Amino acid sequence: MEAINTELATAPRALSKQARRKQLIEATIKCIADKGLSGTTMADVTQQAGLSLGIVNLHFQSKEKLLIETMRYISEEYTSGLTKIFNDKNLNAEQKILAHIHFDFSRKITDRNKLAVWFAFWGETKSRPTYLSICASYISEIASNLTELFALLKQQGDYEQVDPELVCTCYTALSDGLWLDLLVTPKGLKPSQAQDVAMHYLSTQFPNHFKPQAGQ
Amino acid sequence: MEAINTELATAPRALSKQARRKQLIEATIKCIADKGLSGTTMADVTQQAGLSLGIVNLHFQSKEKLLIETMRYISEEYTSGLTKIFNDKNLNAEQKILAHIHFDFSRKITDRNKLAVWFAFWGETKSRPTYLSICASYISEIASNLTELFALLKQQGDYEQVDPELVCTCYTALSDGLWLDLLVTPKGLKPSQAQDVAMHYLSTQFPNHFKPQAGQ
DNA sequence: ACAGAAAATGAATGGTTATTCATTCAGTTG
DNA sequence: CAACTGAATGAATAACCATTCATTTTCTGT
Repeated sequence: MEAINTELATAPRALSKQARRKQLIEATIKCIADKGLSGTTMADVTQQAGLSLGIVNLHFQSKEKLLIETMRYISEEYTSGLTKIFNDKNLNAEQKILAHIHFDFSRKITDRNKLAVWFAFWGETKSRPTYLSICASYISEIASNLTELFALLKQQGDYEQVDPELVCTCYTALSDGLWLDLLVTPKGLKPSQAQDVAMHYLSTQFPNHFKPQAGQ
Repeated sequence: MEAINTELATAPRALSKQARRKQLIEATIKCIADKGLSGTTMADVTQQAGLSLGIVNLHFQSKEKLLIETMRYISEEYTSGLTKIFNDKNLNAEQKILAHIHFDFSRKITDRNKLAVWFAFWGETKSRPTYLSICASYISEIASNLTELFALLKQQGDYEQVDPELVCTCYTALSDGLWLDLLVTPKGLKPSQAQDVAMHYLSTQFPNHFKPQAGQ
């Protein structure tokens, strides 16, 4: 019962506001993945973070705001990763598309905890317009960037019949669908196989640039 | 205050058990679409159905069971529609695939209320294995039927390089992703356009059988 | 070392909601 | 028409959960 300096028990009191918020958001992601959006309580989140019950209201005012910030956190992680690729001066169009697809199926993005959060929120967009408005801004941003890349490839290669906008819509939907597959049937597709499926589609549109993966 | 025979107020007391359950399930679908899975209460559902508070527990024992039956209802509507197509002796492989795609983007299936329910449940599959087990049974059933159809087409046409299993995975994911698009950005894609996108993909695999839609 | 500021705690509060069940009501049978 | 059956009702109950805030703990500057 003496004052023992237990390594981890010296609670990180001196964490910056920013760091504590991040800690709580990451606990929220874990809880949503484990218990669903409807099953996640304040007690769950704070316990997961190893902190006390009142801490969320201290840092986020309300549960609703915590959820919105969680969605924003995940959205921004995704968008900022892609923006970095789009703006990279050292990559040409073909390399950017490859980097995009690689990013879409990277470990960081296909983490099942995060996928569970994406779909939990998407399942509620119809009833909660706030969630939708967070997505809406980046969806069109990404789409226009990606469409432009496909248009560049069309110019370069011998792709008379390719419609860049259609390819963008199709690739985006395919990618969303593959994520759902990774979330719902984890015993089925592996992330690397999902990436192969996406590559397979791109190779149908730009056969001179992309080859389908070895297969099997 | 007399006993007036108000047309609709003569509550349908004499409905069969089956019919009452269906009525409650359909009210649940509407509520999940309007208020989200987490925001749907027993009071909401019974009010939506125009019945009294206790009725759900009478017919389903608990809210959880009502939700499970709702998911099963939607799953079965989808699977039974497809099974009818797969088993139709009057259709050849090409026609069955066309009927499949047409069904996938029909008004009945792309009803935003039902799409909201699909994604609400998918968002919770990781935390609620029961939801997953309901899906799992039909997912593999449909996939094997669809793969077989693609294999038949491959035999018929000059499609040496086509991998039926890959095409099935890709088509299924694409279709899921397009549904998400229809749910989340209703101002964007229309169901008929979503169908065109799906056709566009199939035409890349089986150009002798399917032509992409007129476009624009 | 000390005072003041800031961060964190968690028991208490109040609102919400699933579930129960005694009662009411409609339909049926003899 | 009277007695019976089972469906339906909704007030009451009990559990749950977000939020509050008085108190405690830690940090910072002097």
